[in-house]
Amino acid sequence: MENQKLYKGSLQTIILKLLEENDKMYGYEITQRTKEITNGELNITEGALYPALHKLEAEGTLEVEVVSIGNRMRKYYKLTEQGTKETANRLAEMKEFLKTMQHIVNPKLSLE
Amino acid sequence: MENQKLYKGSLQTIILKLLEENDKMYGYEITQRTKEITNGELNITEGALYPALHKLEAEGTLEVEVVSIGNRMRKYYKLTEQGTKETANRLAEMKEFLKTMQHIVNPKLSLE
DNA sequence: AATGTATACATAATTTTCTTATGCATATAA
DNA sequence: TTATATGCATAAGAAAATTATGTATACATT
Repeated sequence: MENQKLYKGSLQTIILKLLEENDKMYGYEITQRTKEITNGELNITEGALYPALHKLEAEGTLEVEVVSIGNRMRKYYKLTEQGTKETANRLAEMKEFLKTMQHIVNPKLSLE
Repeated sequence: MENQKLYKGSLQTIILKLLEENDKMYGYEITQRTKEITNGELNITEGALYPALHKLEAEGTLEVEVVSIGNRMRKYYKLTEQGTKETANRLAEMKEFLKTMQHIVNPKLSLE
C-alpha cells in the first residue's frame, strides 16, 4: 500500500475498465469494487475519484444518471458510445505499458 | 508514445533497475538505454530525468562521480549500499503493481 | 445519549511528478 | 552554416494525485 504512487496516471483507465464490465456504477461502488479486486492494495481516495469522474463526464466519455436511494443520492455513471471506443484505446495503451514495464523489470522472462 | 502518462511514478524505479544491472551510468546514457529497451516507446525527458537523479542522490540512494571526457563532462551515478536495498523494495512494489494491474485489465488471464 | 463506522456526495489547499521551454557548451555531419 | 548528437541544468506550468474538510443519512456500539 506504499506503492500507491505507481498507480498515478492509471485511475481513469481503471474506472473505464470497471464500467466496461459493469454497465453502470456509482462512485462509492467503484472504490469498494477496486478495493475488493486488488485485495485491499489499491484504495481510491474520494479526492482523486470524484474529480476524475467529473472530468470523464465533461469530456463525453461518461454519462450520469442521478438516483434517489431512500434519502441518499447516488450518481450512476456509464460509458457513452464515444466512451466505449475510448476505453478500448485506453486498455490497449495500458497493456502496452504493462508489457514494456515487465520487460524492464524482468527482462529474462520477457521473451521478445 | 501517447501513453506517457501511465509511466508517471515509474521513473525512479526504472532508473534504479538500470543501475542495478549496469553498475554505473550517466544521465544521457540512461535516456538512450531506456529508448532502446522500450523500442522507442518511452522517452525520458531531461526535465524529468535530472531532477529525479538529484533527488535520489540527495536521499542517499545514489552517489555520483564526475568524469571529464575530452572537454565534456559526465556525471556517473551508481547505487549506494542503501540504494541497493531500496532498489529491491522498489522492484518488489513494481512487480506487485504490475500483477494487480494485469488482474484488473485482464481478469480472465490472471489465474490467482 | 454519544461515539464510531459505513454510505454517498463534493471541493479546496497542497504536493508530487511530469511536460515544455530554455540555456550553456562541445563535436560532427550535411 | 545548419542540423543533429552529446551532455549537463533549471524554470514555468500542467496534470493528477494526497490530505483535509464539509454535508448528510443510517446503523451499531458503548
